[in-house]
Amino acid sequence: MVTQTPPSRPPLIGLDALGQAAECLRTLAHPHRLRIVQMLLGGRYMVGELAEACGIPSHMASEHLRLMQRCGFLTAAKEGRCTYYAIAEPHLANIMACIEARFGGEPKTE
Amino acid sequence: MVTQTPPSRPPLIGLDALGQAAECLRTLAHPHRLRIVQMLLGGRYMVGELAEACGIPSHMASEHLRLMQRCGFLTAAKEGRCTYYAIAEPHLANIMACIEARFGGEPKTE
DNA sequence: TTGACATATCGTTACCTTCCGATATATCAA
DNA sequence: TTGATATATCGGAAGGTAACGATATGTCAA
Repeated sequence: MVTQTPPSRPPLIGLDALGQAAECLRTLAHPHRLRIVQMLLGGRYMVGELAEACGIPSHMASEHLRLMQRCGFLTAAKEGRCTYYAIAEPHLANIMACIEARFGGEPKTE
Repeated sequence: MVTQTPPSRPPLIGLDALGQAAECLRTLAHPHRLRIVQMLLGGRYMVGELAEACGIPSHMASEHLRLMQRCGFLTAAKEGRCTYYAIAEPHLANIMACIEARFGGEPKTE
């Protein structure tokens, strides 16, 4: 009934940039990786701490961390025999805020 | 050197809610589906229009739309032999704003 | 009715991701 | 040195997803 065609048509992002965005979203789209990002937004942690918080063996946490490091999400700093990871992509805070707004409201009643 | 443990530890989302979030992110993590969401944020469109904008056959657009409808992202309204889709999840606008802030700045120079 | 059109669904194939055990590397302590 | 610890990497098995052609359903016009 309503013919749309808004006054100032917002320039859509090119499909190639959307492909990059999709790749980043796929990297983020895993419960353990979301938990890791959520923790790292509060400070830096080493692999074992993140693994324990997710309830997974540390070699799997290491793989998740490597994936996110490749995407430019995280940085790694080796200290002794530990490796500390930290957030490298500031936009992650915004996206996690969106996710928390949508899924973090009620812990049980959904 | 710095012991973190911030003063008011922000309550982390449960792993089950993060699983739901991951599922939604995976649904969104596809270039054609991102394009569809981006278009629908500017108004409602029928399957054929969305398919043409993505450069895909309409039966594939239909499948993408079904996936996003299942997630609660979209609603469908049948009118005659056309089906109009529209945004149902308001948080999509926020997430797309994050994506446009990160990937939509420069169309070519990345 | 027939035929064209718009969407939706089905079945298959190819690929990608996840998970796991095993193993490798590097560091520290004794 | 030896042994324990902390990460990282490799190879394979299992499951999931995307793309495609073929087909089905429903609507409109003549």
